[in-house]
Amino acid sequence: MSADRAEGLAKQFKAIADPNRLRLVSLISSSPGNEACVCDLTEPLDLGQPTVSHHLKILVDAGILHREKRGVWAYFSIVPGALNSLAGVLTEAR
Amino acid sequence: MSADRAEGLAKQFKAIADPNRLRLVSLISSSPGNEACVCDLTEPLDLGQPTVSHHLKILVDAGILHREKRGVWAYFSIVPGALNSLAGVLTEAR
DNA sequence: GAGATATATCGACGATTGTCAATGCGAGGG
DNA sequence: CCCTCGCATTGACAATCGTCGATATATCTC
Repeated sequence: MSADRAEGLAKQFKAIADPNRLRLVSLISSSPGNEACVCDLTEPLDLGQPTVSHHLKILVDAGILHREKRGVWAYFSIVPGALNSLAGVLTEAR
Repeated sequence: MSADRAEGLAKQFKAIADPNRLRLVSLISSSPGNEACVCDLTEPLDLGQPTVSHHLKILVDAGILHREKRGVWAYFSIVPGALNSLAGVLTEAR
C-alpha cells in the first residue's frame, strides 16, 4: 500500500475511530428517513451542541456523512457506499 | 449502540486509523507465510525500530495482530477474522 | 425590523498521540 | 563469560484531539 493511499484511508478511519462519532453514525442510520438533525443527537450522546456539531463536521469532511440544510435545520445522512468502501479495505487486506 | 460497545469498537478502529499502521497490516498480510518480524518492517516504512515496535504493540493490544516469539525474532501475523469482524460493523450500520 | 431558534465557528484548556534517542532485556555465538 | 543482535521499554517533546463556554450566522415568526 502506498503512503498516499494509507494517508487518505487513515483520515477516514480516524473519523469513525471515536466512540461518540460511532454512536452518531449508528443513531443516524437508525433514524426515520435515515437522517437526523443536530438537535436530535445532542441528548442521546449527552454532549453539548457545539461538540456534536464538531463531530458531525469531521464525519462530513471524511465523506462519510452528507449535510443538507432545510430551513433552520441541518439534516445529516450517511453517504451511500462510504462505509461499504471502508469495509472493503479491511476484508481484502486480510 | 451502547456507550460501552462504542468505546470498545473505537479502540479497535483507532488502532488501524494511522497511515503507518495501515501499511504495517498491509505489509504483513502480503508477506510470505503471512507473517513478518520487526526488522522486515522498519525499512519500508522509513521509521525507527522503537516506533515500529510501538505501532505493533498497539495493533496487538487491539486484537488485530498476533505476536509469536521464535528465538531472537518476534513474528507478527494478522489474527484470523479480526478485520472481518470490524468490517462487519461498518456494513451492518449502513 | 426585533426576537427566537437551530446551527456553526472561535478560543482555550487538559488529554492523548506519534516520534525519537537512550536504555533495558533476553537469546545465541564465540 | 562476554559480546552481538533483535526487540521492548522509558522519558521527552511537539502536534493533534475532544470538550466546553462564548459568540457569530442564518432562518423563521410576529
